[in-house]
Amino acid sequence: MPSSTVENYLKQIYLEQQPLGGSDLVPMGRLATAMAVTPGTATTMIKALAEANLVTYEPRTGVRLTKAGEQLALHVLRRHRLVELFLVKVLGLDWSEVHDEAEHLEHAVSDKVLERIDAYLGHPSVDPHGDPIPTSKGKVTPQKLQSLAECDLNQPLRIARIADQEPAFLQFLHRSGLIPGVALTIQSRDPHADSVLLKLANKSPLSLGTAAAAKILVEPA
Amino acid sequence: MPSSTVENYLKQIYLEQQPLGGSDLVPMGRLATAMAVTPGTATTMIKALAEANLVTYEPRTGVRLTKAGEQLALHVLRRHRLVELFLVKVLGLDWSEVHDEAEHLEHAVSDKVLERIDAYLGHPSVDPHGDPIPTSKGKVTPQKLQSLAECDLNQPLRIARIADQEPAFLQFLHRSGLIPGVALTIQSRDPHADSVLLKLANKSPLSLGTAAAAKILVEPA
DNA sequence: ATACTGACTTTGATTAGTCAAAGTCAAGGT
DNA sequence: ACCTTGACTTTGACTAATCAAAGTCAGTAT
Repeated sequence: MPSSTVENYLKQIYLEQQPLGGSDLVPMGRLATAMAVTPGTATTMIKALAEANLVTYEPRTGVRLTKAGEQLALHVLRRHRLVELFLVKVLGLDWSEVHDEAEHLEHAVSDKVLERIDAYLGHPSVDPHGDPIPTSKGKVTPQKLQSLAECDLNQPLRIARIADQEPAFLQFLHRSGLIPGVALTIQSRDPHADSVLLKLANKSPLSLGTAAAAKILVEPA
Repeated sequence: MPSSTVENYLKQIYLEQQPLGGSDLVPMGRLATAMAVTPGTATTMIKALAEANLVTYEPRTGVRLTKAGEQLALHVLRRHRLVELFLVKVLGLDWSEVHDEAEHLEHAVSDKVLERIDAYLGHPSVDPHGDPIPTSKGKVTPQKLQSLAECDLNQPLRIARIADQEPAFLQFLHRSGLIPGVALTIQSRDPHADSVLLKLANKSPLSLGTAAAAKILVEPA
């Protein structure tokens, strides 16, 4: 069995690999920062993972998951996201605090318990943040979502996913009513002011910076 | 925060200390066996725990929890037993398999999640095996139970607790209907044959060896 | 071309937890 | 009293994961 450290590295490589457009190399510096370790530590670890055929490693260039590494990463992600949803739906924890809890529990939950949780929740497809939950076979249905920073104006939209786990940011979104499932339209976008003006039903217009808007993913309503 | 290894040592010392009648010294050999480590490993660990004032250590004699060590042990035990009950009651896992699951989860559950579980279960006082659940303040209400190997004949009794976690043994008990809450009487006891003859309502008499009978704790019905 | 810079790798050391094997102690038998 | 035995402790070594600091490389700027 892989240690929880190994699981965390694989998960992180997967997460870093996604926004880079699929199967690109993740630079070591980026990984080291994400894992909050010194670059040397990441190098050592990655060499070990390469030895175990979980990643391919090109020195001074970066790292990429192998098929085996990706399957393991997706399994960890499945545990993480099912646990998050379980904590919210069953134990009533707050949206904003479950990420850190799940960070620990994802390494302690057995397959047996995980499948019970999955069944109890009715085989859900997304977690409380809208992140897709991989299947037990390691498949993720690709979402084709746009962020509020890039999609068209005046179209009926629905929030599908929040691409950030910061408790403070999530709490702000909750206070503002910007949670997955909510309908809205973009009234205007001002590149100079670096801001987006939103309109939610029964609410006064709300202005968001581009950086924040980019973390809110939507689909046509 | 104590590592899960430290938590396991403290929990084990507590469990070994109980049958020895309260606050006796636990011999190092016994502890090493229970922890499945070599004697030298246990010695090293215990010296570190003594340094941290979690145990008092008398070389070549044994080890005993301090107040601080006992509080920590009870906190771990609370997590373990609440998790066990949660797995049985909510996720429908089998009585016999939850011990090993809880062994991992007890180190990953935060106080916040634990108290939610406690509330969800209605602040229970015993786990699925009848083991008492310490309060969040680290108090255990002492049970005054007798085992089937020692209590009176022909008295109406009720099973209160099973003092063993072996899955195979627990599965046998389940098949035989010997689970906490069940009423029975002892028909006879034969010291030479090393056996006890039980009578459950609506069942034919059942014979048990003394070693097994000693693990079944009962109270007057 | 040469040197600078920033990103990455190597090296040496540290901590937690462990084992194997050698050493030590205390208790009991002769 | 002495020796044996079994229980415990000490020692030396190992693995996983980490950091600090020194070393190296590749690309950019002069």
